[in-house]
Amino acid sequence: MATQEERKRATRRKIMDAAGDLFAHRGIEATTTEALLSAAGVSRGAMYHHFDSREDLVAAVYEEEAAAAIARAAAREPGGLSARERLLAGCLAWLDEVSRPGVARILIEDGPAALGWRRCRRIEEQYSLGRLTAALRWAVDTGEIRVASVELTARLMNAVLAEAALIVIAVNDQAEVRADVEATLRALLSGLASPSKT
Amino acid sequence: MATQEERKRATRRKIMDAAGDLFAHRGIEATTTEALLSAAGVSRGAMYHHFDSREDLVAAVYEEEAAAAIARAAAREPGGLSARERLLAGCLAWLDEVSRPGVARILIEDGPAALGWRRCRRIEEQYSLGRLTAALRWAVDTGEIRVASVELTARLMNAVLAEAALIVIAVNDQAEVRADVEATLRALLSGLASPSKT
DNA sequence: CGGTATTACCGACAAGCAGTCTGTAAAGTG
DNA sequence: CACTTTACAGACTGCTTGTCGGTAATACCG
Repeated sequence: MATQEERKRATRRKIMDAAGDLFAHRGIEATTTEALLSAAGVSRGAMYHHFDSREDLVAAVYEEEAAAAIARAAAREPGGLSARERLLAGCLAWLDEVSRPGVARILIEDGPAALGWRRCRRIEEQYSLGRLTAALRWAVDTGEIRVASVELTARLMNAVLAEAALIVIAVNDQAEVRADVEATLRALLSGLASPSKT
Repeated sequence: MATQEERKRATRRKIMDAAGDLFAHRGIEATTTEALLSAAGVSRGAMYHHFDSREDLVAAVYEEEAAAAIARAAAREPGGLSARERLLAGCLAWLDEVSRPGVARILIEDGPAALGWRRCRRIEEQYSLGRLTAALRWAVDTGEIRVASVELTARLMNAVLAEAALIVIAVNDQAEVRADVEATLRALLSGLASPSKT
């Protein structure tokens, strides 16, 4: 047979994959461990050997999804813009990634409900919120925008993007809303512009 | 004994009061129906006679809390300002009301997690979100601000206020953060100002 | 290579929980 | 005063998460 390391990774992967799939399609809350175990083809004992609790498994899936989304968004960001344009582009790229129903369900709808917003934020800090904070700080450092607090502004913008994603996925004509969101984000951001450099 | 109507209202009140108290202090998720029943001094049968499910009870408490918060906020709004200043003042008044730990826990932290954001939004539409939309529309009608979509902007601002409340209650020096939030809101709103009337 | 330790996994079981269901008693109705 | 309707009571059920003693496979060691 395989080494312990390989067995471990394979089993963990089976659990995470089945969980990611069920969470995205049926919702996190609605997915019982029982359903998950039979979907993954894994025993209850195996699951609790890999994860201390159901919540820890949810957190692991959440984190993986967050990392994947930010990676995809980062891969499409254009270069050679002003810091402010880059900030906006980054926000929109993330919004588009997270506007897919399965992703939104895990990262925005069910995730925070299942894990609590504190735990989600701790995870997000390393991903979307972290990138957003960095982009914002960069724009502040170049003098293009001025804010009372970078951390505060980043969290407020993050909240806006999450809400925007919920709106986009809930609506029929996504393109129209998407355009309105972009216009609104642009307007709001213009309010942060430094007086000298509008 | 009393009339049926009186008995009914009294029992319902006992349940709602106990629920509101436990939800605010221990959290919604952490409050079992068992604990609730003994705190309210009411039988399981009585509770399920008044509410179809635990979730319905949560929704009732949520709605009552939302109505109370918006009423308190509305009572302190100053008059005689421009529509834009009034919009900002309304936002801050609501933020202050909702920045009390018990209120925030029910309306922002645990409520949406327990009820799902869709159901919460449906309730909020009649309260905070409704007022915010109206204030925003008024500012648009007077020509002081311009937005791509009133509904969209209202929901994004609502999300900002909710996140701001979470930040305020989580921090030690609330006054400082509160001031930063006000400054940031003012800046963001200035981005919505009509070009003609800055 | 034989024995022991460690690790991955198994699955029956326990305990807590929301919700149900059969009663009962009090108030309303004609 | 019969009868209905309504408010409430509480034992019970089924589902769900997490546990725990046990097993089998790999890793380590002399």
